[in-house]
Amino acid sequence: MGRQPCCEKVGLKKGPWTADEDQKLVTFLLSNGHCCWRLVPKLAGLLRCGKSCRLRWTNYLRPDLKRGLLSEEEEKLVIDLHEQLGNRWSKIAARLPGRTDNEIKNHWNTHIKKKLKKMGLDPVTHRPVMSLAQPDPLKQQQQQQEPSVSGGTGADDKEEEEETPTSAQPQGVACAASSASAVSSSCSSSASASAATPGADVDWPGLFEVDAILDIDWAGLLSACGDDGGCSAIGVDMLFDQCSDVGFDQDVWM
DNA sequence: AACCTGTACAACCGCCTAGGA
DNA sequence: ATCCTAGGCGGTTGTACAGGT
Repeated sequence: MGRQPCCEKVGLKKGPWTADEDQKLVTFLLSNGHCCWRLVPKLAGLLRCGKSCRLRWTNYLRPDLKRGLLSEEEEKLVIDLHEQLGNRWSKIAARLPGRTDNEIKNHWNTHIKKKLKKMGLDPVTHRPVMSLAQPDPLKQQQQQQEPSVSGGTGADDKEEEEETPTSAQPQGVACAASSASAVSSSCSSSASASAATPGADVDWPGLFEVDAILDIDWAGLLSACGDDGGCSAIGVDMLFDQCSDVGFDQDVWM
């Protein structure tokens, strides 16, 4: 039996994205938006799975993304939100404009966890670690029985041995910090730290605001595409024609 | 200079959920 | 009410790079 793959994986490319692929995806999405991720790779002329395209876009190519390390304020906010929400990275990311769940998750695992440990705090419970003293069994039991702030979804299952959010916090970070991140959607990604992959070195044209990403002519594209794999017949040139409608300059990418 | 180890982060995988047929 | 599909989420893995020996 087994699950059906999200898309037919035969002949699909995996691994790091090339600058060329990034360009194709960005060009396509900026001019057409995304109606259905499964069709995006076909229409954009990419040998990728739709899921992969979505991930690449949301985690890396979106023009409203901030790049670079999290600021101190953002970090504090993440810690605070993690205390309240647990490993609900998407919820946490929603409170930090321009940041992605993946980015925050990575930052948490590589930086914040260590920082908290250095501070003598358990990164899971946010409580001081009592490594020397024997934990009081009674207290432990009480802690485990404390109601979890975050409902009872999958994340909690795993965290039952590691997470018991409480309100007693050493860092005393105020949620008000979130106001510091009232970033407009026109936040330029090029203004922030340079990115690791080639595609991110691209300077975004000024018009790139998230709101500008509209479904410009999906009906047309879809009808041109038909039901089957004929989608790949749509050339990039056609897409660039679409792009010019929204003021997108092909030369930026070529 | 070459090799080894640790770190950071991009990308993938599998599961869950919402929404439509 | 049930099934199916697409999108979304969180955990994990893979890989490139930096620093140390």
